[in-house]
Amino acid sequence: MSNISELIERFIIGTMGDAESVEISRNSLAEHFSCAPSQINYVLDTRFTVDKGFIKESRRGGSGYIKISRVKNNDKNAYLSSLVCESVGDELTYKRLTQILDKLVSDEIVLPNEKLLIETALSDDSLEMPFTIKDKVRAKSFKNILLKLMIKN
Amino acid sequence: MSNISELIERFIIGTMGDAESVEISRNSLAEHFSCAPSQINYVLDTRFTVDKGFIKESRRGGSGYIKISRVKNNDKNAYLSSLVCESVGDELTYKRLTQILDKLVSDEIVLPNEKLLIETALSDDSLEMPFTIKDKVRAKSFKNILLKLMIKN
DNA sequence: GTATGGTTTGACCATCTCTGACTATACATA
DNA sequence: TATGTATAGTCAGAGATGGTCAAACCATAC
Repeated sequence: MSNISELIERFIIGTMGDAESVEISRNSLAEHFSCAPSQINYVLDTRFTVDKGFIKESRRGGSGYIKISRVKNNDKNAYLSSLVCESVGDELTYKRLTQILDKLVSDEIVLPNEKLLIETALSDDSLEMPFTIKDKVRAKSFKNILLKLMIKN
Repeated sequence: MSNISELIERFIIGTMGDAESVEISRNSLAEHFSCAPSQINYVLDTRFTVDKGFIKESRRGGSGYIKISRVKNNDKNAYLSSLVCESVGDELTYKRLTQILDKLVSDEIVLPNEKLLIETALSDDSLEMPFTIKDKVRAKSFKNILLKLMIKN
């Protein structure tokens, strides 16, 4: 099977090589593969996800770009990675969040101050919305934070 | 990534160095970068904002000028308080959030790592919901964070 | 051959940059 | 004081990106 999406995926990974990040131009890539620009978004959304260890940033307008970063492979990241997949999942209650953060602080991966700020940002009070959505948003957000912690080293 | 606006921004910051203020001539700068004079205004409006800690003064006519100064804040809590009321308000875009955080970092109220985490927690990607709600949630959450920062001392 | 789910596309949206026409103000000088 | 010159300011619009979403398309399992 070699649909365009896989080709684009391989191309991006190839371009990335051993680097930690790569910058692409959505339109150029689309032109290179003779596909709709939104196809690039599809590939990014389905293959370069947080769960797979990727973080994306982008900017529109003149000289806009899409930057894709990934995490390195080391023990600490493997640990954080397992948290992303197993402990956090698709929903995360506030209580569970604080438990995980306590562990991260005692492991000296997160500073007490940072823990405070994360807890505040993702508290029930901060996330003003229905309960189920809250847990989903908290999960997504916290997974992004864990990813960021992985990239930081 | 090297549009004129960024070059001009860097040029001004470079010219400023460690000084508290710098004076430029709109027309000369425009000529130096071979762009429309109004481009200078665009750069000033988008990059040298109050949220980023800059204040501008200017004068038209013969030997006119534009003076750009950095603001210093002495009373930390008063400053944070004004942020809560004036800069954040009921809705907060991601871009505005990063601008405020940049200022807080340069004022050494927030550490670079903390900025990263807050940005990540409150990114559009983390907050998976319709746009207007996003900005509302981000505002509420960030105001909570600012309050926490006030209490911390 | 039908159902299911991943893939692809296109129409429309959001955002950032850049320009030019027009406006406002300060100064110099007649 | 009146007028011309030298500035800077404003704003609408064009151009250049990337984002979203729903519908069409297609491959596979049953």
